[in-house]
Amino acid sequence: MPPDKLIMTSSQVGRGTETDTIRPPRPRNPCHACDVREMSVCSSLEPAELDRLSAIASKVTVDARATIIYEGEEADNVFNLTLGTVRLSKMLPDGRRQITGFLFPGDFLGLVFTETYGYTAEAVTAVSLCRFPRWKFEALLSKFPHLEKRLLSIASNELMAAQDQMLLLGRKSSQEKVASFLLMLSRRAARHGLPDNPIDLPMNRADIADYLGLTTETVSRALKRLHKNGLLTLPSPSQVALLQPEALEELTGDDLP
Amino acid sequence: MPPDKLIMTSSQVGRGTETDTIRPPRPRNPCHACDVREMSVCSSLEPAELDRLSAIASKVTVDARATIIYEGEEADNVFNLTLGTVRLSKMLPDGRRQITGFLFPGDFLGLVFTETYGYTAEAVTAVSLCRFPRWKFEALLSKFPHLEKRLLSIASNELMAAQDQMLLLGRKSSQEKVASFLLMLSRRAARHGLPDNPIDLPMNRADIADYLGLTTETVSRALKRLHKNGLLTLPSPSQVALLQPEALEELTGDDLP
DNA sequence: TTCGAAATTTCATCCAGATCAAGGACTCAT
DNA sequence: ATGAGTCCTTGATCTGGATGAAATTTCGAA
Repeated sequence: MPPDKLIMTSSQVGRGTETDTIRPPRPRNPCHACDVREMSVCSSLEPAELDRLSAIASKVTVDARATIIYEGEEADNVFNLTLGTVRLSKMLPDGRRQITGFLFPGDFLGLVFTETYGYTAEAVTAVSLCRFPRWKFEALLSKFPHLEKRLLSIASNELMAAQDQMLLLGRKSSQEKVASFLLMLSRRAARHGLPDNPIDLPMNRADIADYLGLTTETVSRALKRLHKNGLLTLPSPSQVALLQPEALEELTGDDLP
Repeated sequence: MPPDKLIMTSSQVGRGTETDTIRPPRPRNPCHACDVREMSVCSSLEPAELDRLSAIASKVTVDARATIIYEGEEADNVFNLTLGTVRLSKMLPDGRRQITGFLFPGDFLGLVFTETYGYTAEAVTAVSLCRFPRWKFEALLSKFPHLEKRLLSIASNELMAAQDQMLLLGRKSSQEKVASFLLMLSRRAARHGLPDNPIDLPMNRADIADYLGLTTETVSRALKRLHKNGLLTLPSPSQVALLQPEALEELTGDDLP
């Protein structure tokens, strides 16, 4: 079924032949130096547990636009995203597509309790992931209660985000959808310690449209209108400067937080 | 904020003064006789664990149209629905509403890892629930790995359902939405061993509309059209007989399962 | 630097579903 | 039974966002 199967470059984690010479804070395995560890599922682990997890991980890199997992394919692996942006999507047989989420570094991907994946995951930019064979991961899950609780908390938060997105898709105007989207990206960047004002849009207009239940034309028009009203500028098509974030909040239709 | 706070009739479970006289299959506590146990979170528990859970449960009944939990309210309890239908919803300040899900007997309600509930839950019909104080429930969660794994699996399945709903809200036509909704109800009823063909609609048209991102008028017109095309009949406004379920499948826009 | 394909924006038109406005049909309390 | 209120349906009209088509802009590769 997969038209051109993903080719991943992969190497075992925790077995690198490192050439650094400084002694003192020598990490036992690369996970200790991982910059997204604190915001990922790994933050719940003790050092010893982290070593066990590291032992079953492979580092994987994926080119922009390649597919990471296919909807309906056997769910053999789970992943932790360490670099880049991933989009999750579902398609109808006639080609209509809904993007159900964007993943950023630190996000967890692929956990299901069914035989097969329920959505497709594709690399929006070049991407790095830690890959874990599902059965090994689930074995560790049973041994590390912290890990299981953390995943439950992650799943619960994703469920809340999904409910927000249903409200957006079912009841917001195109203007409100785009305003909500921009603020979501800005807040997320801030939470990750990244520049949150001239915000970066790693995905193209078609992706944004399919995430918001709109067309590219409507996304473009909504951005133009926000620009005309002095709320933002577009230094480039993939960069948005928010001139009046507070005014943008008003336009999301949401309660102010 | 809550205009008229819910009044629940409540009584401790597991302390009833039962008057039955037959000896042999005497259940130690009412949970053993619960008819939704097998499809609820409780199915993951050993008899001894079930007793522990039962000890912290209160049986609660709620009138139709009463509110069970308020969005933004402190999340002090979790619930297991044993009877009736519940709707979960989110509102925008101007009153637009999105129903994010309907719950049926066996469904779990209220699990969050935030201070407050993220949605409102209201009784569509008269409802019975098992209520658990959240802190006590979370304490048991840490002790019973089965329970935690079961909740993770439930959360993961809910997430998949949420993604299906995003596809519906963002990309399906009104016809496809209504067809999908009817089949969802029918399948659910079948899974619960209930009559799945003349299906029962416990919720009104406004609820259906707010679940599908439509208006009541559009729901009504979509039903009329399906009726005109010989796919269903409406013996009463709250009953739908599916005359050609297979043809209805075709109209959902989905892959055939 | 220039070229060419792809992405984005812009413009004109259309239509599915919303809105506005009555009618009917249940339902339940009297 | 009866009537009043609610819920549901039907009809007429409007409109936000889709569709179709084409200009621009962007950006990587030669």
